[in-house]
Amino acid sequence: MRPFSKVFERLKSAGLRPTRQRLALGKLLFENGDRHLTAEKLHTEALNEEIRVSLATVYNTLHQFTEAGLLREIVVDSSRSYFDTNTTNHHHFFIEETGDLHDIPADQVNLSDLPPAPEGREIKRVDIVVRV
Amino acid sequence: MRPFSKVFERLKSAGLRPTRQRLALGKLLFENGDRHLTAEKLHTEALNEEIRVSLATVYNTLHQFTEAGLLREIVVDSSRSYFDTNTTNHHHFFIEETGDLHDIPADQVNLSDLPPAPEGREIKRVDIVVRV
DNA sequence: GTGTTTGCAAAGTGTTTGCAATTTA
DNA sequence: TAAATTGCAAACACTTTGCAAACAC
Repeated sequence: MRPFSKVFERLKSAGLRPTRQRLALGKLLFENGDRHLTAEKLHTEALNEEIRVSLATVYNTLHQFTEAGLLREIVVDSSRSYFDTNTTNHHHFFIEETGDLHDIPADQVNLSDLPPAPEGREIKRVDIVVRV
Repeated sequence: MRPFSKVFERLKSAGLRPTRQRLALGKLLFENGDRHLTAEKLHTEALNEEIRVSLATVYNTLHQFTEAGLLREIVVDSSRSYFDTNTTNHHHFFIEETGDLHDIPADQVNLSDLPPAPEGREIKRVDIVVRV
């Protein structure tokens, strides 16, 4: 494994030790364009690439990456968690039949006139899910 | 139990037999304004009102009501299902800390310029969740 | 070496299911 | 009485956790 790959640097600057598992999962996640993955899917993908990693580590890693701001968790299905490698402001098409997600760039929707947040709260995020 | 309550009629016209459990759950759901409930919360509420009903029946009932169009399922939390007694087009504030939902009437937001659905699909629903 | 990370297996949580007993029409 | 519904307990799917062994620095 090249010691100074993009992913290596990315982990270091996020304060995460670039372990074998994190590097391998990071490469799958970040070197293949924008991706939307469940833990199970990422685990399967890793095993297919001969990367030995346990499902528990995949879960831990996804959460650590999310906390570090490298991933974003998307809620579209009440029985599964999706993680999105695109952490910028954007929205989603959710294809219910297949469980696939497609990005909708924030500048392709026009949302305005949102009422103010309930007393004493502030808006953390606005998620638009278009079910198709 | 009054034989011709609103709920009784509502169940009948939805093609659901007005059993003791469905009537009792229906009253809790529909005679207290707009509500957002999880199965667990509704079950607890029922037991507090001395309504003997099993959690399995609460789940079955929520799904039957949803299929019949009396409820709508809301996805905001990847570990719990919420059911909303307001089945008209509207959106939500989600208070992450407490797990509470508040309605945002559809006419209080302005959403336009949505890109077209992916090839061969049509938009079933647009959900806006404002996390606060 | 020391503290962090990993893998495993076990436990946890919310939800669904099979089936006998009960209820409704 | 026939068909639908219920309750229970077991099964399920996904996720988290405790802890000893392995690894990174």
